[in-house]
Amino acid sequence: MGSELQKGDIFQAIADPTRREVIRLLSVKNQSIAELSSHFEVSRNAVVKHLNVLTEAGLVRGEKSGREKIYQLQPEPLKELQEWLSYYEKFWYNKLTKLKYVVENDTLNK
Amino acid sequence: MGSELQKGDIFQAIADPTRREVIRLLSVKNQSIAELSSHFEVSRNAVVKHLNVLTEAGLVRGEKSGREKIYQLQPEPLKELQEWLSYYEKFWYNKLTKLKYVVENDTLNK
DNA sequence: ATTATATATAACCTAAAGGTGTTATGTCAA
DNA sequence: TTGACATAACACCTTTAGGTTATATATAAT
Repeated sequence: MGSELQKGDIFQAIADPTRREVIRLLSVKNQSIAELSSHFEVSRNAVVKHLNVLTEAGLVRGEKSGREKIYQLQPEPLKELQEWLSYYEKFWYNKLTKLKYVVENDTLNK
Repeated sequence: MGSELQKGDIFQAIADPTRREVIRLLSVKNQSIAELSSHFEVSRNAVVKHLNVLTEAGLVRGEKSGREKIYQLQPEPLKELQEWLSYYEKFWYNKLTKLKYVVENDTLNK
């Protein structure tokens, strides 16, 4: 049993390949549910569920327009991901940089 | 039923908060399974399972040393994440940059 | 008014994720 | 060589993620 179920977590949201594809599609152009669904093999309802997950993570926003609901990308939450990543960049920059980091911070243990 | 079950996927690997904490701990210093486990509430077996997932994603590497198994961070796969992210950076850089991008690429549709 | 279209809502199914406990097996220390 | 320690290997459990189908509601078009 997971201690804390984190709804709306960005890491969770982008974990699914279908959701990443939704994000990509919306980065190209705003689309209705129907139009989005046309790009996938899975059912429209499945796509809607993914859209709900993305909405809870703040990554997309749907706006009703007549009988359609148009979704648009909301990229801000990705900043959190970038911040998380930035901490690790120093490790792979290149071997020299890494060595420098290790020496400076005495991270070579045991 | 997901069409392609992607084992070893990096996005999947970092989706779990416990695994992210393992990554962080290993970024500070290499540790045995026992030492790693001491930082979590969950059982040692649970931690081992997370380590297996991380190993399959190429994010950590465990080396036997006597009766212990010492794990170390293997940050290279995070590059894939950064590449994925870099595509979206243009969207949030700042509103002016975003506007510039939209104008240049005619991404304002409908 | 009637029909077609787009989305919403709900019930349900299955596999996998994350967790547990128990029992080997290998290694170090007395 | 015996006991303690670290990990490995299993078997098992429960919840949730991702998917389905069916039915209802709202809007658009004829």
